Amino acid sequence: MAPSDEPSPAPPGARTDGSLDAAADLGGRAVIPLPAVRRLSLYLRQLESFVEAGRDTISSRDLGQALGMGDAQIRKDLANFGTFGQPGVGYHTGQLADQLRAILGTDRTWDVVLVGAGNIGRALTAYRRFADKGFRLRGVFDRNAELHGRELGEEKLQVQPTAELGAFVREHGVRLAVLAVPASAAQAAADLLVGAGVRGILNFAPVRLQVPETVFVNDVDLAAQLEQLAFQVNLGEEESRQASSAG
Amino acid sequence: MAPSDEPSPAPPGARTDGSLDAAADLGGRAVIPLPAVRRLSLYLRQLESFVEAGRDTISSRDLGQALGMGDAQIRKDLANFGTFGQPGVGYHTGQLADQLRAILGTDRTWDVVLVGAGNIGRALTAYRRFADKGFRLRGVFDRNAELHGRELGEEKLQVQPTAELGAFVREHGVRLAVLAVPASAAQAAADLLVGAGVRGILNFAPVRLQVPETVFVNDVDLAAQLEQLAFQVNLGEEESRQASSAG
DNA sequence: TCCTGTGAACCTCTTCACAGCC
DNA sequence: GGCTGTGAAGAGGTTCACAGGA
Repeated sequence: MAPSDEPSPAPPGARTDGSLDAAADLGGRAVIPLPAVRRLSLYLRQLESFVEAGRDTISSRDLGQALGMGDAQIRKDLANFGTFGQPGVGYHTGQLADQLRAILGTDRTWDVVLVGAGNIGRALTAYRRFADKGFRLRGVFDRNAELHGRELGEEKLQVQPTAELGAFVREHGVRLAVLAVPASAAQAAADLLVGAGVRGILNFAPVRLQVPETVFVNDVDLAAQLEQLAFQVNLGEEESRQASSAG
Repeated sequence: MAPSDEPSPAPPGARTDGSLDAAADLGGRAVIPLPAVRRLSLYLRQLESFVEAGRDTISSRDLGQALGMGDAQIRKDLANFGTFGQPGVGYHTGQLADQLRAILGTDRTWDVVLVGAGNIGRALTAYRRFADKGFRLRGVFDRNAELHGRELGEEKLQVQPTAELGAFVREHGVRLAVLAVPASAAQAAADLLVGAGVRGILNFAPVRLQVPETVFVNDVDLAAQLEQLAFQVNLGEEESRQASSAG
């Protein structure tokens, strides 16, 4: 017995890296590939740009071309959620955009709290695209007393002490949080958030957060992203070195 | 022949989403799965933390446990690049960290330019982890004249006009860039960068950049990441609603 | 005994190709 | 003719399970 420190290596629905299976209930039970969900945001973005350009309908081929991907991919992805297109016509841009927003849940507004008012945190309070996409920053928290009371962002939110984080989240029923604190403080902050009912965390700290499997974490590691680029550039240059020397 | 607007749908080595094949020359020709490369950064991060904690060796199992993933995954990933471990012992933390840095190319310093000194750009000039990982910010550019001459970051870099971007990149042989400009200005900036010899772009603008296949782009779309979370939280709540009503 | 490296099985996601509809 | 939705084929990546080394 005592299975407490023997967590099953792959609990159902766990997200180790890129393999979360999100069970959906759209007209039955379905399992939606995570990559497909990620691309949904991409499709929505592009559709919005087409709507703005005054375009009324679009085929999966054209949409794919704009995004640098195949048309079958798009149709398959959409098929996970229903049928949206018209044979011979394509998709109605505005309508599909609406439907994607409904699927993603961004057809209504989500309250968000920000933990950490350092460089990145402050930048995010001024980030317009969050608001554009239906996310509303409702509270900013930091443990640094010097920042308390300082007003940030368009809504002039006052930075509050972390001690008040839990109560605030509970009171406002906040379910999404952005975590932009140093690595050493991240897990404690995450525990607070989760304890108060937060269900999704956008995590900028370079740590793997331990959370219950009902809570979702999206990691953003900018340094790692630069590392990826460095690797690829390196590789490309080695290749061309070889090509020119062994040519 | 004016093939300009007919890009082959899947040029070899293209990254439509998650399917870049990076050819490597490590003891022959090899193709390394992109997901494996992404995880390399993760391993390195964790190893550094173990090194700091004074740990000398580590098994793939323990490393996996710390990262919430399977041990076979780690061994397979590493096997793409060589053999690093000792049966019965595991991996030497510091040594493997060094080797991963060498693979990623971050065993030496990379010069980086930043384009766009808005909220995000300014936050990045103060982002310590870039420097920690071997990236050195050498120039900051913005088209907004009001910002020119303003000093940013620890190195007090003066914001320069975008007109000087190309010359600067060429002169210093810069190969990596961070692009943090509005969507409408992103492609033009990318063209400048690519024209001047940049080989990798960390792109914060919500646009699919058109670049030659010798140039690598990593997109960071924070709003999309929040959308993902919203979707998953939504789904989870629908499920529990059903569970409680149909229980 | 503990642990790595690796072929083989397995599985998920992508691409193909076409029936059916506008 | 153009385009969607989808079964089937095909890649690509992950997990298993074990031979072999420390």
